[in-house]
Amino acid sequence: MTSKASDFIRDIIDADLESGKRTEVRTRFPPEPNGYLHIGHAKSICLNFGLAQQYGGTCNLRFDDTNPAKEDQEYVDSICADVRWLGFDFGSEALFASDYFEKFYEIAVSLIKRGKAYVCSLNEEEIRAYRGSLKDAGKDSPHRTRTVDENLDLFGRMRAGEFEDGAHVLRAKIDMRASNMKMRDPLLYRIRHQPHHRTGDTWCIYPMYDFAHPLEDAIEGITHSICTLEFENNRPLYDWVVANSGLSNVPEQIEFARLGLDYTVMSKRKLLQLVEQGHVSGWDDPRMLTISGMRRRGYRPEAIVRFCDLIGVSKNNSTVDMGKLEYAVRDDLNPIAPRVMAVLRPIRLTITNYEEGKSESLTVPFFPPDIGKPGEREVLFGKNLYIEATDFEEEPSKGFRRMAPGRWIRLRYGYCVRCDEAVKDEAGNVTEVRCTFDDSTLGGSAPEGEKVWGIIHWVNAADARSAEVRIYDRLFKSANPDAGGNFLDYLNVDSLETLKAFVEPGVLGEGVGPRFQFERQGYFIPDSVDSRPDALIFNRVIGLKDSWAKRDVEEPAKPIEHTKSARSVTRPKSRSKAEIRAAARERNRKLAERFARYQDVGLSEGDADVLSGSIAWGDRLEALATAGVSWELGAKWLLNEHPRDDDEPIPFASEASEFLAVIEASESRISTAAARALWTELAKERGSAEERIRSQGLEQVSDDASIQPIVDKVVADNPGKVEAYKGGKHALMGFFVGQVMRASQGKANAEKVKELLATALN
RNA sequence: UCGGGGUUCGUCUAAAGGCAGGACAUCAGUUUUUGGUACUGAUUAUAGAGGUUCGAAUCCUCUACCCCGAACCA
Repeated sequence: MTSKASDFIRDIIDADLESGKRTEVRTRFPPEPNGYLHIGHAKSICLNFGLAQQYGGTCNLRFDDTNPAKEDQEYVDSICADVRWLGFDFGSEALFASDYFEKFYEIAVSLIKRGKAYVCSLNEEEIRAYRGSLKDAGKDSPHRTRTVDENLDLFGRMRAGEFEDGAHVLRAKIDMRASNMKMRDPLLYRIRHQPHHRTGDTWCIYPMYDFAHPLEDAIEGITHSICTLEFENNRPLYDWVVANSGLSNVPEQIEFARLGLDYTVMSKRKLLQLVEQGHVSGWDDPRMLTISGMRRRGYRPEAIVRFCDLIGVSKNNSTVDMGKLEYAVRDDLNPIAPRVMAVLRPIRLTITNYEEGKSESLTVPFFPPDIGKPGEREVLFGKNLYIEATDFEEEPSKGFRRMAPGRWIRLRYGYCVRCDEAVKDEAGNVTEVRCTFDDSTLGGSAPEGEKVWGIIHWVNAADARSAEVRIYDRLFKSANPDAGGNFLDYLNVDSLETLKAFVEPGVLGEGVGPRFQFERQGYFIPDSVDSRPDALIFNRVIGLKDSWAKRDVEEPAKPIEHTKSARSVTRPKSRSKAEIRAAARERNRKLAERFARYQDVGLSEGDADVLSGSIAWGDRLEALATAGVSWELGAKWLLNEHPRDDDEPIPFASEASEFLAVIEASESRISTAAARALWTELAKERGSAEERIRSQGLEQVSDDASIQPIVDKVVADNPGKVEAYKGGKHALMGFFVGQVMRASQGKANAEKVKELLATALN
């Protein structure tokens, strides 16, 4: 069940394990019980529980129940059931943030005592106003300077219920001028006189997510706290809370991209709206991509897990093709669903030359040979059958390989019949086809000298069971219903089609099902809510791929239109780096002077711009120049190689100038790669370049005698590649060079290697 | 005083600075008593412009575009 594929999160974990930063992996899936789980949660569940399985760790199911106003036991129950149904084990029971409320409170008190939190009595609008905006710094709350005793007293009374909702809040004392607004004295506790679904009336103050979540993770010994991208801004606060909590475990928050799927909506709010406004029959409507909806629709958990496997994990903002989900579902069902016949849009087929009242029992397999599974059932064949209306065309269109007047076709597993005549109702619809059969064709042979146009399925009228069949289509017509305007405008009004069908009695057999493939149509399952033995109702799980039906229906897949969110339209545009540098020069005459001077000494305007854009960059260059390095050389190395996080420009100059002298003295002394690595190393650790080249054996080897054997070996080891190269795939030169470089531990002179390789390969 | 992320085939996702690979979708073909499955093949991508390098999707610079952040929601 666990994927072998890696992703950036697994890379981080591998590194953590390798470096000894972690010795185990503990994750958690932390839903708020305020809605039903959907396919997007499934991705997170598969990730978190999958990680635990893969690394032999644990994964907690923990409810983030810190907001009593929105939460409910109904959701807790459904979430637990859904996680279990997906096949993941969270131990004997789920955990709850509300179980830690007392601990949270203690930590809050401790924060107050250490002057790291205070009670703020501004009202909601005032708090917002004091917080500033994206472009403007906030300002300190007037209550920020309250004494510890005062804060303790107020906070105690908040808990005791002395105040109305909204009268006070507890805030962390961080920095109202932080450019990350999450750090502008975030709220930790608010007053809510509201019973909680688990703690009842015990509390009237509740912790905020940003306070509670990191503490929950720390308390539970979580190592990797995986959440979605929109929490990236919260990470510094997460780290602050953990660091100031006094808790010893320090979990690491890692963010990945939430799942986006075309032709659907994923937000809980919109899902709730669909349910409440009756656009669907409930959270478990088979058209909903909730876990419960997919379960009722007939998806198996295996298919969902497989899908999550297929889509991978990354930080890219992405929208997955619905076809991928459909593929996963079909691929899961194909090998396990027994085949039966059902006619969804029936018309009569009468075999005029078949004896009245006669019937033959045919033994037919549940699975086609390629599936290779045992099992068979009896199917009755008779004079009066039903076939699919869509399997007959009076005037067959081009490429139509089914029944038409005068054509022979085979009734699946039965005889071949020729259509003689179509009977229509007053409206002109074909209601019956009258045929002649050939009694020599049962085993598989064609009628003497005739072409058999195709094979169609059928059911015997005498013992057919009628059933309602529900055909589901995607809920939205638009690939991106979130695009703009009201998502409900994009609802697909034809997403549910109800059919009166006939199915063969085989579906009632013991020990088969519940999922079937109705041959040539799709996978079906009795509806778990509405179907009864005497009134069968089938859901279509998913249709078969149908390259005939889609020949002209399918609209050309148009790319998803991404429209800007309302927020991003109004979001202020920030200055570019270039603008910031220009502004810096305007403020600082010294920088302006450098900009002009650097261009005078021959640097390009672009290089001069960057190097005069901040004090640190210019100082580095000046120091290098003072140490005797040419402006151009200094600029080149500084710009291309210098670590961006270095904030000590001056002391590096002597190392750098020595380094540059050494490598300039003999161009082929060390390889470019080694030189680059060495520069970075010196920038960080200082030291003599000459000494390091010696001690680390970085000297480049350029003599044929040393390189030729390696070249020969690489060529000999890769005969296939050599052939491909000789065949014209010259891109493989990179592969060969890479191999030789690796074999020589990066010390071979690459130009030399290329030369020798070229000779060897031609 | 704005800050933080992101951009590789139509879609999703890989590639120690060294073969741009896989999956889905699409299109062909083979097999098939399912217009299914399976198999084979094909098409198609490094946002743009500069720079560093023997060699850049990967490092540097600039530009463009997308997403997130100003709930007493999570």
